[in-house]
Amino acid sequence: MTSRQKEIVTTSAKLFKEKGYNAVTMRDLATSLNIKAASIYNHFSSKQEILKVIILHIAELFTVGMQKVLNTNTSSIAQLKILIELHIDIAKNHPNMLATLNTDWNHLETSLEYYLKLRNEYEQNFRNIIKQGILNKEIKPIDVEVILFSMLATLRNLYLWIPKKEQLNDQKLKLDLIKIFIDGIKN
Amino acid sequence: MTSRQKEIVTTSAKLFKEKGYNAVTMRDLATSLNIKAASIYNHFSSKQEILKVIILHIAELFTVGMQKVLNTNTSSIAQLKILIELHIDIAKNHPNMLATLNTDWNHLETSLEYYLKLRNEYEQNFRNIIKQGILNKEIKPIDVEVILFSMLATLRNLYLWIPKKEQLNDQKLKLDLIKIFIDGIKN
DNA sequence: GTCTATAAAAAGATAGAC
DNA sequence: GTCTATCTTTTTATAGAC
Repeated sequence: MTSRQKEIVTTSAKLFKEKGYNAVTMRDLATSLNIKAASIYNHFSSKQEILKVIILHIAELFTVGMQKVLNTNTSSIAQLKILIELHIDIAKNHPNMLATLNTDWNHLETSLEYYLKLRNEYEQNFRNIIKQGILNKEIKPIDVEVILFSMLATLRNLYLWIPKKEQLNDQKLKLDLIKIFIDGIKN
Repeated sequence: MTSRQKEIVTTSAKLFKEKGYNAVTMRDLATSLNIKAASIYNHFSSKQEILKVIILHIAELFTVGMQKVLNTNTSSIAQLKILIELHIDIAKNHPNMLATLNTDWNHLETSLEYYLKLRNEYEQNFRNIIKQGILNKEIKPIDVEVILFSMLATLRNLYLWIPKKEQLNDQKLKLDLIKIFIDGIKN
Protein backbone atom coordinates (compact mmCIF):
# COMPACT_ATOMS: atom_id res chain seq x y z
CA MET A 1 0.00 0.00 0.00
CA THR A 2 1.24 3.45 -0.94
CA SER A 3 1.08 6.24 1.61
CA ARG A 4 -1.78 7.78 -0.38
CA GLN A 5 -3.70 4.53 -0.16
CA LYS A 6 -3.15 4.41 3.59
CA GLU A 7 -4.41 7.96 3.82
CA ILE A 8 -7.56 7.05 1.89
CA VAL A 9 -8.15 3.99 4.06
CA THR A 10 -7.74 5.98 7.28
CA THR A 11 -10.10 8.72 6.13
CA SER A 12 -12.64 6.20 4.86
CA ALA A 13 -12.66 4.31 8.14
CA LYS A 14 -13.33 7.55 9.98
CA LEU A 15 -16.30 8.39 7.76
CA PHE A 16 -17.61 4.82 7.70
CA LYS A 17 -17.61 4.82 11.48
CA GLU A 18 -19.56 8.08 11.63
CA LYS A 19 -22.21 7.40 9.00
CA GLY A 20 -21.94 3.78 7.92
CA TYR A 21 -20.56 2.42 4.64
CA ASN A 22 -23.67 2.92 2.53
CA ALA A 23 -24.26 6.47 3.72
CA VAL A 24 -20.75 7.60 2.77
CA THR A 25 -20.43 8.59 -0.88
CA MET A 26 -17.26 8.76 -2.95
CA ARG A 27 -17.87 12.51 -3.04
CA ASP A 28 -17.95 12.68 0.79
CA LEU A 29 -14.72 10.75 0.88
CA ALA A 30 -13.09 12.95 -1.74
CA THR A 31 -14.12 16.12 0.10
CA SER A 32 -12.47 14.86 3.30
CA LEU A 33 -9.31 14.16 1.30
CA ASN A 34 -9.44 17.54 -0.45
CA ILE A 35 -9.57 15.95 -3.87
CA LYS A 36 -12.30 15.07 -6.37
CA ALA A 37 -14.17 11.77 -6.39
CA ALA A 38 -12.69 10.65 -9.70
CA SER A 39 -9.18 10.91 -8.27
CA ILE A 40 -9.86 8.17 -5.73
CA TYR A 41 -10.17 5.68 -8.58
CA ASN A 42 -6.49 6.19 -9.34
CA HIS A 43 -5.77 4.45 -5.99
CA PHE A 44 -8.66 2.01 -5.51
CA SER A 45 -10.78 0.32 -8.14
CA SER A 46 -14.01 0.77 -6.17
CA LYS A 47 -15.54 1.84 -2.89
CA GLN A 48 -16.01 -1.84 -2.09
CA GLU A 49 -12.25 -2.36 -2.43
CA ILE A 50 -11.63 0.19 0.33
CA LEU A 51 -14.08 -1.57 2.64
CA LYS A 52 -12.38 -4.87 1.95
CA VAL A 53 -8.92 -3.56 2.89
CA ILE A 54 -10.22 -2.12 6.16
CA ILE A 55 -12.14 -5.16 7.31
CA LEU A 56 -9.64 -7.82 6.31
CA HIS A 57 -6.79 -5.92 7.93
CA ILE A 58 -8.54 -5.89 11.29
CA ALA A 59 -9.84 -9.44 10.97
CA GLU A 60 -6.29 -10.63 10.36
CA LEU A 61 -5.03 -8.76 13.43
CA PHE A 62 -7.48 -10.79 15.50
CA THR A 63 -6.45 -14.02 13.80
CA VAL A 64 -2.76 -13.38 14.41
CA GLY A 65 -3.46 -12.39 18.03
CA MET A 66 -5.40 -15.58 18.62
CA GLN A 67 -2.58 -17.69 17.17
CA LYS A 68 -0.16 -16.10 19.63
CA VAL A 69 -2.50 -16.90 22.49
CA LEU A 70 -2.83 -20.51 21.40
CA ASN A 71 0.94 -20.79 21.31
CA THR A 72 1.32 -19.70 24.94
CA ASN A 73 0.23 -23.01 26.48
CA THR A 74 -0.83 -21.44 29.76
CA SER A 75 -4.04 -21.81 31.77
CA SER A 76 -7.41 -20.96 30.25
CA ILE A 77 -7.91 -18.00 32.56
CA ALA A 78 -4.48 -16.66 31.58
CA GLN A 79 -5.38 -17.08 27.90
CA LEU A 80 -8.65 -15.20 28.38
CA LYS A 81 -6.71 -12.38 30.02
CA ILE A 82 -4.44 -12.10 26.99
CA LEU A 83 -7.49 -12.03 24.72
CA ILE A 84 -8.96 -9.16 26.77
CA GLU A 85 -5.69 -7.34 26.23
CA LEU A 86 -5.78 -8.07 22.48
CA HIS A 87 -9.24 -6.53 22.12
CA ILE A 88 -8.24 -3.46 24.13
CA ASP A 89 -5.14 -2.96 21.99
CA ILE A 90 -7.01 -3.18 18.70
CA ALA A 91 -9.86 -0.98 19.94
CA LYS A 92 -7.34 1.60 21.14
CA ASN A 93 -5.08 1.57 18.07
CA HIS A 94 -7.68 1.17 15.31
CA PRO A 95 -11.03 2.41 16.62
CA ASN A 96 -12.37 3.53 13.25
CA MET A 97 -11.36 0.43 11.33
CA LEU A 98 -12.69 -1.78 14.11
CA ALA A 99 -15.98 0.12 14.09
CA THR A 100 -16.19 -0.41 10.34
CA LEU A 101 -15.63 -4.12 10.72
CA ASN A 102 -18.25 -4.32 13.45
CA THR A 103 -21.00 -2.41 11.69
CA ASP A 104 -20.34 -2.94 7.98
CA TRP A 105 -18.92 -6.46 7.59
CA ASN A 106 -22.23 -7.52 6.06
CA HIS A 107 -21.68 -5.12 3.16
CA LEU A 108 -18.62 -7.02 2.03
CA GLU A 109 -19.22 -8.52 -1.39
CA THR A 110 -16.40 -10.63 -2.79
CA SER A 111 -14.61 -11.27 0.52
CA LEU A 112 -17.58 -11.95 2.72
CA GLU A 113 -16.94 -15.67 2.89
CA TYR A 114 -13.28 -15.24 3.76
CA TYR A 115 -14.18 -12.76 6.51
CA LEU A 116 -16.79 -15.15 7.94
CA LYS A 117 -14.25 -17.97 7.87
CA LEU A 118 -11.80 -15.92 9.94
CA ARG A 119 -14.52 -14.84 12.34
CA ASN A 120 -15.82 -18.37 12.80
CA GLU A 121 -12.35 -19.72 13.44
CA TYR A 122 -11.71 -16.97 15.98
CA GLU A 123 -14.94 -17.74 17.80
CA GLN A 124 -14.26 -21.45 17.72
CA ASN A 125 -10.83 -20.94 19.29
CA PHE A 126 -12.31 -18.62 21.93
CA ARG A 127 -14.99 -21.22 22.66
CA ASN A 128 -12.41 -24.00 23.03
CA ILE A 129 -10.43 -21.98 25.55
CA ILE A 130 -13.57 -21.55 27.66
CA LYS A 131 -14.46 -25.25 27.31
CA GLN A 132 -10.98 -26.26 28.36
CA GLY A 133 -11.26 -23.96 31.38
CA ILE A 134 -14.47 -25.66 32.43
CA LEU A 135 -12.90 -29.11 32.00
CA ASN A 136 -9.92 -27.96 34.12
CA LYS A 137 -12.33 -26.65 36.77
CA GLU A 138 -10.74 -23.23 36.36
CA ILE A 139 -14.09 -21.91 35.17
CA LYS A 140 -17.56 -22.50 36.59
CA PRO A 141 -19.76 -24.90 34.58
CA ILE A 142 -21.92 -22.17 33.06
CA ASP A 143 -23.23 -22.56 29.49
CA VAL A 144 -20.22 -22.10 27.20
CA GLU A 145 -22.21 -20.15 24.61
CA VAL A 146 -23.46 -17.64 27.16
CA ILE A 147 -19.96 -17.00 28.50
CA LEU A 148 -18.66 -16.70 24.95
CA PHE A 149 -21.23 -14.19 23.81
CA SER A 150 -21.13 -12.03 26.92
CA MET A 151 -17.35 -11.73 26.68
CA LEU A 152 -17.31 -11.20 22.92
CA ALA A 153 -20.17 -8.69 22.98
CA THR A 154 -18.29 -6.65 25.55
CA LEU A 155 -14.87 -6.92 23.92
CA ARG A 156 -16.15 -6.26 20.41
CA ASN A 157 -17.88 -3.08 21.49
CA LEU A 158 -15.01 -1.61 23.48
CA TYR A 159 -14.30 0.86 20.69
CA LEU A 160 -17.58 2.58 21.51
CA TRP A 161 -16.45 3.47 25.01
CA ILE A 162 -12.70 3.82 24.86
CA PRO A 163 -12.64 7.10 22.93
CA LYS A 164 -15.25 8.60 25.28
CA LYS A 165 -13.24 7.88 28.40
CA GLU A 166 -9.90 9.59 27.83
CA GLN A 167 -8.95 9.20 31.44
CA LEU A 168 -9.51 5.46 31.20
CA ASN A 169 -6.13 3.86 31.45
CA ASP A 170 -5.67 0.67 29.39
CA GLN A 171 -4.16 -1.31 32.19
CA LYS A 172 -6.96 -0.34 34.57
CA LEU A 173 -9.58 -1.21 31.95
CA LYS A 174 -8.00 -4.60 31.51
CA LEU A 175 -7.96 -5.25 35.24
CA ASP A 176 -11.56 -4.09 35.62
CA LEU A 177 -12.78 -6.36 32.81
CA ILE A 178 -10.92 -9.26 34.37
CA LYS A 179 -12.54 -8.52 37.72
CA ILE A 180 -16.01 -8.37 36.18
CA PHE A 181 -15.82 -11.49 34.05
CA ILE A 182 -13.51 -13.64 36.11
CA ASP A 183 -14.55 -12.67 39.62
CA GLY A 184 -18.03 -11.17 39.11
CA ILE A 185 -19.37 -7.96 40.54
CA LYS A 186 -20.98 -9.30 43.70
CA ASN A 187 -19.26 -8.37 46.94
CA MET B 1 -51.53 2.30 13.41
CA THR B 2 -53.61 0.36 10.92
CA SER B 3 -52.95 -3.35 10.45
CA ARG B 4 -51.38 -2.57 7.07
CA GLN B 5 -49.00 -0.12 8.73
CA LYS B 6 -48.04 -2.74 11.29
CA GLU B 7 -47.40 -5.18 8.47
CA ILE B 8 -45.14 -2.68 6.72
CA VAL B 9 -43.25 -1.97 9.94
CA THR B 10 -42.73 -5.66 10.64
CA THR B 11 -41.49 -6.38 7.14
CA SER B 12 -39.25 -3.31 7.14
CA ALA B 13 -37.64 -4.29 10.43
CA LYS B 14 -36.88 -7.72 9.03
CA LEU B 15 -35.18 -6.27 5.95
CA PHE B 16 -33.41 -3.51 7.89
CA LYS B 17 -31.94 -6.15 10.18
CA GLU B 18 -30.69 -8.21 7.25
CA LYS B 19 -29.18 -5.46 5.12
CA GLY B 20 -29.22 -2.22 7.08
CA TYR B 21 -31.51 0.79 6.59
CA ASN B 22 -29.60 2.42 3.75
CA ALA B 23 -29.21 -0.78 1.77
CA VAL B 24 -32.94 -1.50 1.77
CA THR B 25 -34.81 0.31 -0.99
CA MET B 26 -38.49 1.09 -1.15
CA ARG B 27 -38.61 -1.42 -4.03
CA ASP B 28 -37.11 -4.15 -1.85
CA LEU B 29 -39.68 -3.36 0.78
CA ALA B 30 -42.53 -3.35 -1.72
CA THR B 31 -41.42 -6.66 -3.21
CA SER B 32 -41.48 -8.28 0.23
CA LEU B 33 -44.99 -6.92 0.73
CA ASN B 34 -46.12 -8.04 -2.74
CA ILE B 35 -47.04 -4.51 -3.77
CA LYS B 36 -45.36 -1.69 -5.70
CA ALA B 37 -43.10 0.92 -4.11
CA ALA B 38 -45.51 3.78 -4.75
CA SER B 39 -48.20 2.03 -2.73
CA ILE B 40 -46.18 2.25 0.46
CA TYR B 41 -46.55 6.02 0.37
CA ASN B 42 -50.25 5.59 0.96
CA HIS B 43 -49.35 4.34 4.47
CA PHE B 44 -46.13 6.17 5.35
CA SER B 45 -44.93 9.54 4.11
CA SER B 46 -41.31 8.37 3.75
CA LYS B 47 -38.84 5.58 4.40
CA GLN B 48 -37.50 7.69 7.26
CA GLU B 49 -40.95 7.66 8.87
CA ILE B 50 -40.89 3.85 9.00
CA LEU B 51 -37.47 3.88 10.67
CA LYS B 52 -38.72 6.38 13.21
CA VAL B 53 -41.72 4.25 14.19
CA ILE B 54 -39.52 1.17 14.66
CA ILE B 55 -36.82 2.81 16.73
CA LEU B 56 -39.02 4.94 18.96
CA HIS B 57 -41.30 2.02 19.71
CA ILE B 58 -38.42 -0.07 21.05
CA ALA B 59 -36.77 2.85 22.82
CA GLU B 60 -40.02 3.50 24.64
CA LEU B 61 -40.30 -0.15 25.70
CA PHE B 62 -36.93 0.23 27.42
CA THR B 63 -37.97 3.49 29.03
CA VAL B 64 -41.20 2.01 30.39
CA GLY B 65 -39.35 -1.09 31.61
CA MET B 66 -36.80 1.04 33.45
CA GLN B 67 -39.56 3.04 35.12
CA LYS B 68 -41.09 -0.18 36.45
CA VAL B 69 -37.71 -1.24 37.82
CA LEU B 70 -37.21 2.09 39.55
CA ASN B 71 -40.63 1.73 41.16
CA THR B 72 -39.76 -1.62 42.74
CA ASN B 73 -37.60 -0.23 45.54
CA THR B 74 -35.64 -3.44 46.02
CA SER B 75 -31.90 -4.04 46.24
CA SER B 76 -29.57 -3.01 43.43
CA ILE B 77 -28.73 -6.60 42.57
CA ALA B 78 -32.44 -7.43 42.35
CA GLN B 79 -32.98 -4.42 40.08
CA LEU B 80 -30.15 -5.50 37.80
CA LYS B 81 -31.75 -8.94 37.57
CA ILE B 82 -35.03 -7.39 36.42
CA LEU B 83 -33.15 -5.36 33.82
CA ILE B 84 -31.51 -8.51 32.48
CA GLU B 85 -34.99 -9.96 32.15
CA LEU B 86 -36.23 -6.82 30.38
CA HIS B 87 -33.50 -7.06 27.73
CA ILE B 88 -34.15 -10.77 27.19
CA ASP B 89 -37.87 -10.14 26.77
CA ILE B 90 -37.42 -7.37 24.21
CA ALA B 91 -34.73 -9.31 22.32
CA LYS B 92 -36.99 -12.35 22.20
CA ASN B 93 -40.21 -10.57 21.27
CA HIS B 94 -38.85 -7.93 18.88
CA PRO B 95 -35.52 -9.15 17.50
CA ASN B 96 -35.80 -7.35 14.17
CA MET B 97 -36.92 -4.01 15.56
CA LEU B 98 -34.26 -4.20 18.27
CA ALA B 99 -31.62 -4.97 15.65
CA THR B 100 -32.79 -1.95 13.68
CA LEU B 101 -32.52 0.28 16.74
CA ASN B 102 -29.05 -1.05 17.49
CA THR B 103 -27.58 -0.70 14.04
CA ASP B 104 -29.51 2.14 12.43
CA TRP B 105 -30.35 4.64 15.19
CA ASN B 106 -27.75 7.00 13.72
CA HIS B 107 -29.78 7.24 10.51
CA LEU B 108 -32.67 8.86 12.34
CA GLU B 109 -33.19 12.38 11.08
CA THR B 110 -35.93 14.36 12.82
CA SER B 111 -36.16 12.20 15.96
CA LEU B 112 -32.49 11.62 16.60
CA GLU B 113 -32.40 14.01 19.55
CA TYR B 114 -35.44 12.48 21.18
CA TYR B 115 -33.98 9.00 20.78
CA LEU B 116 -30.68 10.10 22.29
CA LYS B 117 -32.51 11.68 25.19
CA LEU B 118 -34.29 8.41 25.97
CA ARG B 119 -31.08 6.43 25.61
CA ASN B 120 -29.13 8.78 27.85
CA GLU B 121 -31.80 8.70 30.51
CA TYR B 122 -31.87 4.91 30.38
CA GLU B 123 -28.10 4.71 30.77
CA GLN B 124 -28.12 7.23 33.58
CA ASN B 125 -30.71 5.21 35.48
CA PHE B 126 -28.74 2.00 34.89
CA ARG B 127 -25.59 3.75 36.10
CA ASN B 128 -27.32 4.98 39.25
CA ILE B 129 -28.48 1.49 40.14
CA ILE B 130 -24.88 0.25 39.91
CA LYS B 131 -23.59 3.22 41.93
CA GLN B 132 -26.17 2.60 44.62
CA GLY B 133 -25.14 -1.06 44.71
CA ILE B 134 -21.54 -0.08 45.30
CA LEU B 135 -22.53 2.36 48.05
CA ASN B 136 -24.62 -0.41 49.69
CA LYS B 137 -21.64 -2.77 49.43
CA GLU B 138 -23.81 -5.14 47.42
CA ILE B 139 -21.46 -4.64 44.48
CA LYS B 140 -17.64 -4.64 44.39
CA PRO B 141 -16.03 -1.20 44.03
CA ILE B 142 -15.12 -1.67 40.35
CA ASP B 143 -15.25 1.31 37.96
CA VAL B 144 -18.94 2.08 37.42
CA GLU B 145 -18.47 2.86 33.74
CA VAL B 146 -16.78 -0.45 33.04
CA ILE B 147 -19.54 -2.43 34.75
CA LEU B 148 -22.15 -0.37 32.91
CA PHE B 149 -20.68 -0.88 29.46
CA SER B 150 -19.94 -4.57 29.87
CA MET B 151 -23.49 -5.25 30.98
CA LEU B 152 -25.08 -3.01 28.36
CA ALA B 153 -22.88 -4.32 25.53
CA THR B 154 -23.94 -7.85 26.39
CA LEU B 155 -27.62 -7.10 26.92
CA ARG B 156 -27.94 -4.88 23.85
CA ASN B 157 -26.50 -7.57 21.61
CA LEU B 158 -28.57 -10.47 22.89
CA TYR B 159 -30.72 -10.35 19.77
CA LEU B 160 -27.73 -11.58 17.77
CA TRP B 161 -27.54 -14.85 19.70
CA ILE B 162 -31.05 -15.60 20.85
CA PRO B 163 -32.42 -16.56 17.41
CA LYS B 164 -29.39 -18.81 16.76
CA LYS B 165 -29.89 -20.83 19.93
CA GLU B 166 -33.42 -22.18 19.69
CA GLN B 167 -32.80 -24.59 22.52
CA LEU B 168 -31.75 -21.71 24.76
CA ASN B 169 -34.46 -21.35 27.33
CA ASP B 170 -35.15 -17.77 28.48
CA GLN B 171 -35.09 -18.59 32.14
CA LYS B 172 -31.79 -20.47 31.81
CA LEU B 173 -30.29 -17.59 29.83
CA LYS B 174 -31.31 -15.17 32.54
CA LEU B 175 -29.79 -17.34 35.25
CA ASP B 176 -26.57 -17.80 33.29
CA LEU B 177 -26.19 -14.06 32.71
CA ILE B 178 -26.77 -13.44 36.38
CA LYS B 179 -24.13 -16.01 37.26
CA ILE B 180 -21.60 -14.46 34.90
CA PHE B 181 -22.07 -10.85 35.87
CA ILE B 182 -23.01 -11.16 39.49
CA ASP B 183 -20.87 -14.11 40.53
CA GLY B 184 -18.18 -14.23 37.82
CA ILE B 185 -16.94 -17.22 35.91
CA LYS B 186 -14.04 -18.22 38.13
CA ASN B 187 -14.50 -21.42 40.10
C1' DG C 1 -55.50 1.06 -1.67
C1' DT C 2 -52.79 -0.21 -5.57
C1' DC C 3 -51.30 0.61 -10.03
C1' DT C 4 -48.34 2.83 -14.14
C1' DA C 5 -45.56 6.44 -15.43
C1' DT C 6 -42.32 9.64 -14.46
C1' DA C 7 -39.90 13.44 -12.21
C1' DA C 8 -35.75 14.81 -9.73
C1' DA C 9 -31.84 13.92 -7.40
C1' DA C 10 -27.92 11.23 -6.09
C1' DA C 11 -24.38 7.77 -6.62
C1' DG C 12 -20.63 4.73 -8.58
C1' DA C 13 -17.66 4.77 -12.08
C1' DT C 14 -15.12 6.07 -16.68
C1' DA C 15 -12.79 9.05 -20.46
C1' DG C 16 -9.58 11.96 -21.56
C1' DA C 17 -7.11 16.60 -20.81
C1' DC C 18 -3.40 18.56 -18.07
C1' DG D 1 -1.99 12.06 -9.73
C1' DT D 2 -5.78 15.18 -10.13
C1' DC D 3 -8.99 17.55 -12.79
C1' DT D 4 -13.60 18.46 -15.58
C1' DA D 5 -17.21 16.46 -17.87
C1' DT D 6 -20.29 12.97 -18.35
C1' DC D 7 -22.51 8.32 -18.55
C1' DT D 8 -25.44 4.98 -16.41
C1' DT D 9 -27.96 3.27 -12.88
C1' DT D 10 -30.40 3.60 -8.83
C1' DT D 11 -33.32 5.76 -5.60
C1' DT D 12 -36.92 8.46 -3.18
C1' DA D 13 -40.98 10.39 -4.04
C1' DT D 14 -45.17 12.34 -6.65
C1' DA D 15 -49.22 12.56 -10.10
C1' DG D 16 -53.05 10.77 -11.57
C1' DA D 17 -55.81 6.63 -13.48
C1' DC D 18 -58.43 2.68 -11.81
